[in-house]
Amino acid sequence: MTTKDNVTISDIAQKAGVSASTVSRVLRGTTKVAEAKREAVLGVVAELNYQPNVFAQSLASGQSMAIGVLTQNFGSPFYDAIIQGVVRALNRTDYFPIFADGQWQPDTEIEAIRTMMRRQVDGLIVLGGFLMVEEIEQLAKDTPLVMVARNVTGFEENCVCIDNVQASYLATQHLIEFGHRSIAHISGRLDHPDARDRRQGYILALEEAGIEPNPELIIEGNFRRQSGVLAVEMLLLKRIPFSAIFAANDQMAYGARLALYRRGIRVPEDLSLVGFDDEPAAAFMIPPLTTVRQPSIELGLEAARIILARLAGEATSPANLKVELVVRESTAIHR
Amino acid sequence: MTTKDNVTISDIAQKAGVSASTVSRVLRGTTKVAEAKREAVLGVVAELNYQPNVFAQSLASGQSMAIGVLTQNFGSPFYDAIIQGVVRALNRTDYFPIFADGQWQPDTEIEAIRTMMRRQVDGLIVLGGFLMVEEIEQLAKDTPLVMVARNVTGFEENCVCIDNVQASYLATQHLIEFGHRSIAHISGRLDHPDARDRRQGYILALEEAGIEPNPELIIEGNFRRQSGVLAVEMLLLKRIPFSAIFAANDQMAYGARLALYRRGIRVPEDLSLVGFDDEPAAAFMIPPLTTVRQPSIELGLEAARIILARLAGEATSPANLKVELVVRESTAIHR
DNA sequence: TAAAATTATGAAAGCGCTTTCAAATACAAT
DNA sequence: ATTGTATTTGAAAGCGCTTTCATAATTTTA
Repeated sequence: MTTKDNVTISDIAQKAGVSASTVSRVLRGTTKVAEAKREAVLGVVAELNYQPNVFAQSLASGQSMAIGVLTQNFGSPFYDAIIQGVVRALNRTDYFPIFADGQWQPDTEIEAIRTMMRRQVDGLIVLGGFLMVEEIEQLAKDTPLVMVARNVTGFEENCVCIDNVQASYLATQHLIEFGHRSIAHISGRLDHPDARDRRQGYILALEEAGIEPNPELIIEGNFRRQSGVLAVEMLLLKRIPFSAIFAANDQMAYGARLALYRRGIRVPEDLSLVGFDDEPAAAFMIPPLTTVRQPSIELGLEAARIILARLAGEATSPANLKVELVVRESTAIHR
Repeated sequence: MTTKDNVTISDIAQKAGVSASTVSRVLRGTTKVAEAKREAVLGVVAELNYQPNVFAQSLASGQSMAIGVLTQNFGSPFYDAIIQGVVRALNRTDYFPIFADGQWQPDTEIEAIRTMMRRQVDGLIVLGGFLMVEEIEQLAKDTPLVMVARNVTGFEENCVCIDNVQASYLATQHLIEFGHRSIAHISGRLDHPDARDRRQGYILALEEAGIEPNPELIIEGNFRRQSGVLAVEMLLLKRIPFSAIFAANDQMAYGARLALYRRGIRVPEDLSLVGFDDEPAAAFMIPPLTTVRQPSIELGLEAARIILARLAGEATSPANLKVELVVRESTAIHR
């Protein structure tokens, strides 16, 4: 294991009989160095288990080799999966991710970003969040920035996301194909563009099938499990018959499932339920949840790829990541 | 928002008509500075929106103000909850957490720690993992280290954890009190001490109740959902009757639940199921899962508290965190 | 073989901050 | 007023590295 470093570049230099500059050069590979010296240096480096001081490096070079990743909530399966993707992509790189948690609060988010900027991150990956367009543009001026799971108009080249409208359309269409006509929707927080897009896709599918969307059947949730149970209870209270629910994320679908269980309403026999995200847990819901799969890990990988490209000065556009309906056992043909 | 910093301490000094040293002093509050100069400095700092360069600070002071947090898996609800606790505790501090993911692999873990050490973390919080005692001791020599969710003999003063044996005993006892005599156990990876302790508590409770533990009813899982379904399938294959299952974590309980659902075995009518952890999702299982609550956020808070104390040179011992049985609807009296 | 054109290398100047050291100023005591 | 003590303050020396610049060594060309 590492010992707290105390061996410096000049220790190496001395022991290898070269100058510190040369050591730096062989370590960074910036200039050709005579093979003999090269080997001598490398030898001493290995022998002394030299670990460069990252701060000195960063201070001198002006690069931190750190990528700031702003999540909205450690513990959210969806964001965590994206993070996994980022981590994996950065793994075999010289870059290192540092994380901060915006906690779904604009203030915390700004503060978190500030903290990261203070740590001189070379690039920024922002997962979702509430940053306003001007703030994003301002930030992007200072440092490469890619947004994940959020599409910002005019900033598409740096947004890695899926088509929420289309995904949502897919889910609703599935329900319609199964003969459902009266389909409720539990939306996410409508101050969030994703939530609006998903509602939009739901409405679109309905309209296209010649079904008049009923505003009474749309309940605004907040993307969390508990709001799913509340939503179902409100829906039930209204005494409007419906045979299916489309929840704007899996978490709320779980909540809905629980509320239905409590009322003795069977899924899918009495009511079909569709989620959104396809978190790993969705396949383990009782019954396994039909849902729209977001390629979350891929989103993370892609985000890292883009930012690395920006850092290297290469031009790339985000790949078009496809969503996919995963039909499991929570939906059935409407009798 | 922050602009990439370019305003340095000597800009401040110049504009405020003092020396750089003085600026540093008022910013760090290390020495008394005349009130007039103090205000002048602060004024300019605010005016220019000065952000100290963290690297320069760290290089000069030898402190990084960073706490390394090694998790085993971004996306694991239990570890993520601990992380939340750490984040929250560090939030109003000058310290900043940096994370790495050991991915439940000893090599990755070592590599991750090395990376953090290279970033000169002032302290290390390690969640679970496979670090061996010697490695831990070696590390602890270099930097304050606290282990979370793992108890290392001879290192208790720096271990924040619960009593797994006792917790497990509690869960099993609950089942016994409900009249179950033939209780299966899905353990975690037995190369992990937690898993062994939990199995131990299960056996203890059985023996104390005069029930001979049946090794055939103990299946080794790996803490992941899928291993829960496999375990139930193996159990069923054996054709030994049993009326309850105690899983060593909630994830495996979810898996078990799914396997039972597929076989048409009702929970809790036909079989009682107990988990371990009380992840947020446990309350949303169908039916809501009876489980042992680990105070995960508190574990994180406590870990941060300890490491902060160590950093400040204060002596403290880890608080004794209590587990608690949360009885929900997945367990019933054995008929 | 001498002169010109290339390299490989070391010295030294930072990067932006903290902190020691000593000088300067203020205050107290005689 | 004078000496002594305590406080503020600035100059300067690092922290460990990168990188420019100039020199020394090497190769090429005439």
